[in-house]
Amino acid sequence: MLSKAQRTSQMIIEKAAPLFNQKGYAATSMADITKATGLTKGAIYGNFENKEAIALAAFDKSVNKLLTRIAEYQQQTDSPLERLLLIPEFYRNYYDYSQHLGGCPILNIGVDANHQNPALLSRVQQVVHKTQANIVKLVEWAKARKEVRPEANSERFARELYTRIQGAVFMSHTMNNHQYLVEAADQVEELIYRQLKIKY
Amino acid sequence: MLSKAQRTSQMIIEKAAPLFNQKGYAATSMADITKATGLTKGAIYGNFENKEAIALAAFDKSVNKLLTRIAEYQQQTDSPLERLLLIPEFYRNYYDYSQHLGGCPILNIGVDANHQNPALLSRVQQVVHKTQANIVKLVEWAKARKEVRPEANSERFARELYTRIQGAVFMSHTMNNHQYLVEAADQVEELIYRQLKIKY
DNA sequence: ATATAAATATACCGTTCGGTATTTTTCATT
DNA sequence: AATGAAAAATACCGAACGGTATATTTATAT
Repeated sequence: MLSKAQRTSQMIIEKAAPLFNQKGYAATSMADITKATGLTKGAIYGNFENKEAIALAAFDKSVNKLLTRIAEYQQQTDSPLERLLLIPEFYRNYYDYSQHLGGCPILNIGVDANHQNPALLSRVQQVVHKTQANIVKLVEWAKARKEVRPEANSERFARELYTRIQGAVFMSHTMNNHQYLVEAADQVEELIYRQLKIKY
Repeated sequence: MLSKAQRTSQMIIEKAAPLFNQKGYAATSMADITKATGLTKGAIYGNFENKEAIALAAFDKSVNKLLTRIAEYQQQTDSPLERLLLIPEFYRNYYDYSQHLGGCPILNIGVDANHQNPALLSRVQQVVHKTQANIVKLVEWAKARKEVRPEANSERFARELYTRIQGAVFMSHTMNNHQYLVEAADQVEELIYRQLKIKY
């Protein structure tokens, strides 16, 4: 069982994460966090060293939620090619899903932390690298199972897939229109067929 | 000729724009702007009503620079199809070009202003709409000149082009790697051929 | 040269910032 | 119920925040 302090820390992270994600690091004040948690500054500084430690933990939490959700979603099939196809399928509804995170943490923190917070930016970069590496693994696994053409460039494919999805995430949130994500999901699905699949 | 005050206002905008673009609205302080301009707060508040007015003028200035540059770049040809092809060509070097703006204003201000500054966000949305409308115009013009298939969906094409480029802008800046933009330029070029061009 | 207005600098306002030392409350163990 | 430790609340710090009133300098027109 979690100690009281551990539970409080988790609660602080849970409430602070969407704040940092929506407003950015500088625009999120400790007063915002006390308001959101119902705690006082003393309680918060008893659980975290400083503001940045909360922001880092909050980002990790948001990303962990997101990646766990995608991983669970992919469990519905054992075929690596079908798992690849589930990625655009997941992001088709990402505009609604990401609302409770306060938007996409990769996009928002990635832009906010750039030139401002090297520690946070590094976390974002690690997540991107890890995600792209997972896509590469799926492609290579699919090659081994003869579901994907052996000459396909998996690294380049992973970059293209991720770039196109993040572009749609940015556009749909900035333009307040989920259509960008819906269309991108269709296009990425087609990309998988056109660039990877053996028979099309 | 510009009055002294007009020249000073322009100088303030010029110096403040990359600050707001890089750091975001909240993280950019008036002290930052006095430091960058060499002026005092009195001088700055003599030329602008408040901080937000500077941010709005700065965004307009950055976008105007960018759009002017692209428009000039497109003057090298009279063919609408070739002008479309010059868009990915322009963004191929955008990672380097956008450095002097403090990064891409559409991406940075779009994310920063979302849920924070409605006036700024609205400006971003207007620029995106206007840019997409220009792409639509080019496609329709190309159709009239029989350079592009008449059944092509110009609106959808404009969204896809813009989304893919902005995705690459985000990725290259976040990952500190211009490769994302280079590859996206190739892919968008191919997209134009595949989706629009009459003979491929 | 002088008067006038425009432009900039200085000094300061109240408020909010992140952070901390201290006191009070809560809770588990006996 | 008493006790001791853990957790949270209170009260406060100096610094920085956006913004302003006023003084001073600079430029322009007569």
